[in-house]
Amino acid sequence: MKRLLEEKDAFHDKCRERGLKLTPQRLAIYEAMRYSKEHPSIDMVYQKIKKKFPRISFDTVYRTLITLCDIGLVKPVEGYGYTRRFDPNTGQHHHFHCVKCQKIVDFYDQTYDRLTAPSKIAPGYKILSKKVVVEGLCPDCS
Amino acid sequence: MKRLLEEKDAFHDKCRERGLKLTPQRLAIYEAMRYSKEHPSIDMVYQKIKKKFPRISFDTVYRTLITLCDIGLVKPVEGYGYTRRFDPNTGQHHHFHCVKCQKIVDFYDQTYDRLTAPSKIAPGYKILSKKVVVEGLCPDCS
DNA sequence: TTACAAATAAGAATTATTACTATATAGTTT
DNA sequence: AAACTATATAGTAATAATTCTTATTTGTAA
Ligand SMILES: [Mn+2]
Ligand SMILES: [Mn+2]
Ligand SMILES: [Zn+2]
Ligand SMILES: [Zn+2]
Repeated sequence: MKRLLEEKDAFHDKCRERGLKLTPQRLAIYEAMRYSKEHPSIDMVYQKIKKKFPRISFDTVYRTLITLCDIGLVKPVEGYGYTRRFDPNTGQHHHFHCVKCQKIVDFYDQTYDRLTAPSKIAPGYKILSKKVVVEGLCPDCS
Repeated sequence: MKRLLEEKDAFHDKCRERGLKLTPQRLAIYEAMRYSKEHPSIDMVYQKIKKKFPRISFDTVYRTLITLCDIGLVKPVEGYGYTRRFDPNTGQHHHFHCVKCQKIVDFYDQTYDRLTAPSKIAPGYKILSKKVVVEGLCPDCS
């Protein structure tokens, strides 16, 4: 109980600090995310919130999740949300992705090639690929 | 000239080997990909091909790119083509992605945390994030 | 309490992906 | 060379994901 109140206050403060209004929708979306372990999509959050706020709009969930990213309370899962791309280079290499112009640039790095399976992945998981995702700005965009 | 002929033959052989017909559309799509460095999306390939084959359908490009992946001549760029997901865990960690049920599982690995910037990325690139994404099958799916 | 900038709901528009089906054709058989 | 047939294609529709528009409501500061 006490924790929930403190948390609400912390969220309140964070919003004030950024000049954002503390709306019931925002609080509900933040709380739906807060202890979530499932890395939900926009629609997953929308479906969940709708149970308590039947009139909430998808767009509000959409905008609010982006707002929460902007203020650093949640993060977009890296490597998701981009359209499918194809590569004729089937050899071992890695990619740099420019988050502004969406350019994908090949690079070669032996350290990355040699990465071993993560030690903390529990048995039972079958690993098919292992990839370093490097995101940032290309020279044209920075 | 000689190279182009050999290449066409190599593609021809690969198709025969897999029982696939060598259609002009397939060849055009393969050739559009072959020396491409831009990691094109389906639509980028479609727009390019349309200049030579004004009547080609988007669906043909779509299916053919998947076919080329199946026979190993191109690869989908890993980590693209999934819907956007969000994460309340803003600390340093990594993700396992189940390619079957789309579950995303956190894991922690100091070796991965310590990865340095790729040495082969030219100066001028501004790196914003660097993260290892492991894909495979979770215990429920394997 | 009032004023007003910011946020919301509702729905439309846009873009991305996948599915369907009648027709055409590559590769084979005659 | 002509006929056959399984596969591939064009054209289009359906579905899913993302982003935008607008009228209305609401949180906050004065
Ligand atoms: Mn590449
Ligand atoms: Mn996570
Ligand atoms: Zn760029
Ligand atoms: Zn799974």
